[in-house]
Amino acid sequence: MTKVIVIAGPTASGKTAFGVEVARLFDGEIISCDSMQIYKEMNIGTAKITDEETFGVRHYMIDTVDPNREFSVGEYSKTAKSLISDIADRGKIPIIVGGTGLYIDGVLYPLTFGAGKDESVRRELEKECEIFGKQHMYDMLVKIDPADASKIHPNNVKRVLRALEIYRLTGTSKSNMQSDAKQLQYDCCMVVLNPSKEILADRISRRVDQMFDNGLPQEVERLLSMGLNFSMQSMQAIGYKEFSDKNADLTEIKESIKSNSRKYAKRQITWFKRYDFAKWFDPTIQKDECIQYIERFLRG
RNA sequence: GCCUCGGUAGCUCAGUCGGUAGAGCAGGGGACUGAAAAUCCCCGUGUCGGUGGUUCGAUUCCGCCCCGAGGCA
Repeated sequence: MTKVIVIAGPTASGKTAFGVEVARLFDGEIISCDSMQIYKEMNIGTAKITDEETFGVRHYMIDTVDPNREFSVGEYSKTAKSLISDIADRGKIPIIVGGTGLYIDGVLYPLTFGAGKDESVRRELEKECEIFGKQHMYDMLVKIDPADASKIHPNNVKRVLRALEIYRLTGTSKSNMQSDAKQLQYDCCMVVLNPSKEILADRISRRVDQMFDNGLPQEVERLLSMGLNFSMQSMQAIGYKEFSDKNADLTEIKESIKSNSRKYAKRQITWFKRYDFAKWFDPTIQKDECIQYIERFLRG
């Protein structure tokens, strides 16, 4: 089984710099696992790595998608998996670095639902939902797949519609195809960088201040002038969507970005708890320990 | 000095015609298979400024005191 290192952690936990350090120590290459850094033109607000910061380490899946396009786990999964093979074939260590939990799942496990997204089916379902209401859509799912419906809250429209979408595309319900969903595809060593809550909040705050000093409002202006709008997937990113509030001044926007980032960090941490094989480290005091842990994995 | 209004959750405030209180925000916990930085769910005990009084019972009514805002001198 191919050996893979995964470096996860909430925003501002120091994944980027740590990933580069690990890559240099063990001759690795980095596959970014981030649903927003994948977009071109969005640099400041996504805290994308700069050329100098890479120290020559090769990075993939950053800056590769036009921000007017919709990207998805499916595409991510496919590309990332082939990159892992390529990197390993060249005798280097593939290192997945990022905070998008779903994408991590998309690489480490198979995607078993056999149905990508289908714009026309999705639009159809959205229209039906508009007319008949979310409860009606949920009731429909209950009839098709009661087991799956019981796991989704009726208010969670996106998830309800996605389940219906899968059924319409494949003729089978989700519950009928989850058999091998949890089979790890690689021999992987996963570390979660988890600084204390206070330190993380402080780092988020400083980082957002820095983004404004680096010209985040101008970056947003430029994206808008390129024809992007706030309903697009890319512009839903924290650091961008907050500018859609026309009643807010820059100070309020900044505070809102900080607040949303803190909440996001919390959601990320909740997600990472599902990986019972992952090892957690406080990067402010256990960095060396973490590196030793990775080294032992590579030797073993 | 006098008058008026306020002092209730970390913040902004609501409320109790007397039976010890609740919203928003903040915060916390959780879910998650092609939108995921998205989407969704759950969580509110706090000397109701202090102190006396009336009352079976006061955060609520009354007196006094303290603090803040405004007005009159």
